[in-house]
Amino acid sequence: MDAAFVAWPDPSSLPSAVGAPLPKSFFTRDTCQVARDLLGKILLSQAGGVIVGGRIVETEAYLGSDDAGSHAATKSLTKRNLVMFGPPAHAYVYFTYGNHHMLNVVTEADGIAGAVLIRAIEPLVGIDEMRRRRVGRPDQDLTNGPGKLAAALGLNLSDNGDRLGEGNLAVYVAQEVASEEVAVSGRVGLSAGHELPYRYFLEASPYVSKGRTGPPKRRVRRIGSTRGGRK
DNA sequence: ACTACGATCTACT
DNA sequence: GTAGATCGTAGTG
Repeated sequence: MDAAFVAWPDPSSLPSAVGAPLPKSFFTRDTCQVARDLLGKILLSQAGGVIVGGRIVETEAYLGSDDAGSHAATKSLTKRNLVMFGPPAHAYVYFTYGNHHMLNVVTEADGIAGAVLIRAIEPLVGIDEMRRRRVGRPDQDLTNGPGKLAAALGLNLSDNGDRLGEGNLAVYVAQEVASEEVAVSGRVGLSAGHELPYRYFLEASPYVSKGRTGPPKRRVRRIGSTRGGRK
């Protein structure tokens, strides 16, 4: 629909590098295009009552049924991937590996699955608060990975499904990045679909994650595990 | 009800 | 280089 995008937080309280909030139409596009164009934009969180965030330097596109690496690959709606099929400009937050939250932004028109995983940002706003949430880490390690990023922004499952600009999260226009600065590679950590060139990052940024692309190491099976065995 | 395993990260070797 | 953490989800029975 055409309702005006709701700005959050009050732009006058932000650094001058931060422009207007991205309109919903920005996200109602091809997922790879959105992933590319999110580079350089400003992501902010007010989770926990403090505004923190920074400049997006690394993203990954996750598509629908054609993408084996996507939560929406099965095409069936489940409780988890429901948000990916919903309206654009919403946050898709999920939990994995027993430890980490992941932040995605939903793309494509309502009913079409798509999301962009935000993998890394360059810290700009509320750095002290992010240091508090990531005790003992050098600034370079505050947000250079999706799990670290979600921790530094104070995100959890309660942020899942929130419309950008209405919950704890918002994304803002900033200085455009030149195409020469952008590199593309396979996605990180996938057992399927890792060969697709859906990872976008600013090659020169020291805040990009150290994640390797390509197939993950063969995961050792839990043979003979007593997990759930004896009582 | 039960179980395998994951869009990761850290700490050790 | 790799094992372990630790819990939500999905697939199966």
